Amino acid sequence: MPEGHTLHALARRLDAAYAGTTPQVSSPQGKFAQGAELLDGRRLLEASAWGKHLFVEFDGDAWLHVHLGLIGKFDVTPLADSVVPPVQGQVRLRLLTPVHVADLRGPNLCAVVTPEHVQATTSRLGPDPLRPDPDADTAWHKISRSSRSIAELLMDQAVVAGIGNVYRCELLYRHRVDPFRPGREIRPATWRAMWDDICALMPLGIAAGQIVTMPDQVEEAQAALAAGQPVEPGERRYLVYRRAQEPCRVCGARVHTQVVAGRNLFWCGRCQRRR
DNA sequence: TCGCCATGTCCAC
DNA sequence: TGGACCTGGCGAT
Repeated sequence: MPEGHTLHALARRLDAAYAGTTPQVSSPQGKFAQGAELLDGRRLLEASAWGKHLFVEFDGDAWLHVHLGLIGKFDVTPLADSVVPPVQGQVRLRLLTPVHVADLRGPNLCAVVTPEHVQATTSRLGPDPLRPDPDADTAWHKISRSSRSIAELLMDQAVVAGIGNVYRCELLYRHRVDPFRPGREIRPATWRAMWDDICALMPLGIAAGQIVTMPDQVEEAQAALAAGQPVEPGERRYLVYRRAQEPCRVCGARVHTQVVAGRNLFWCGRCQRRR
């Protein structure tokens, strides 16, 4: 269930489990047999994410590029007594060491690529709020010159990398922004507040293992993080996402839904009216 | 048991 | 802009 926070959490798990190891790489399903052969026997150096893209660097300038798409999963599991679990279902890629197994299923993309390809891919992506020192101005430059709606712009990975449909809906609601307002009509201060907010929310998503946007849950998660405590996932609740026809939590008006940029947008027609 | 939907993206028309 | 692709969960039947 991947927006950017999922990929960053995954990169961290892979990095912790595999960096510096030489995993056996296989493709039980067979669809990635050639790629697996290329990577098998190489040392894994580092796993990282940019937006919704996962990159795993192996020695010899070989990179694994994975995009989970809508339904992909990459499970990393510690092994008990080096007992290797049998392959279940369609496993595109398996990384195996004496202590960990990681199974990739249903990805949109799984390929062995060159450093140049990695560079080309990341250079097409907008700033990622979860990477160190993301450049908010690059995103603002695109938004402030665009006649496309802010709801479309937020889904464009070349504008901001890592935001998906849930963060889009929730972020717009948190700032009471009309989703249909053109980018060029968004006030700089509004964008700055949204950007700062998404930069604060996404790390909570990593820590909790799920998207956290409800004010009470945000507060709890931030307190836990500040205290160095683990963040409990808690009940999955959203402000507007997938709440069509339900009352707005603030004003009681019905939550609307409409397909925008190919995905179901949810918003409150009263709280997010154009101002 | 079936069909639909989903936190995504690409490509053909 | 609509369809294809990949898999799992859930409500309807």
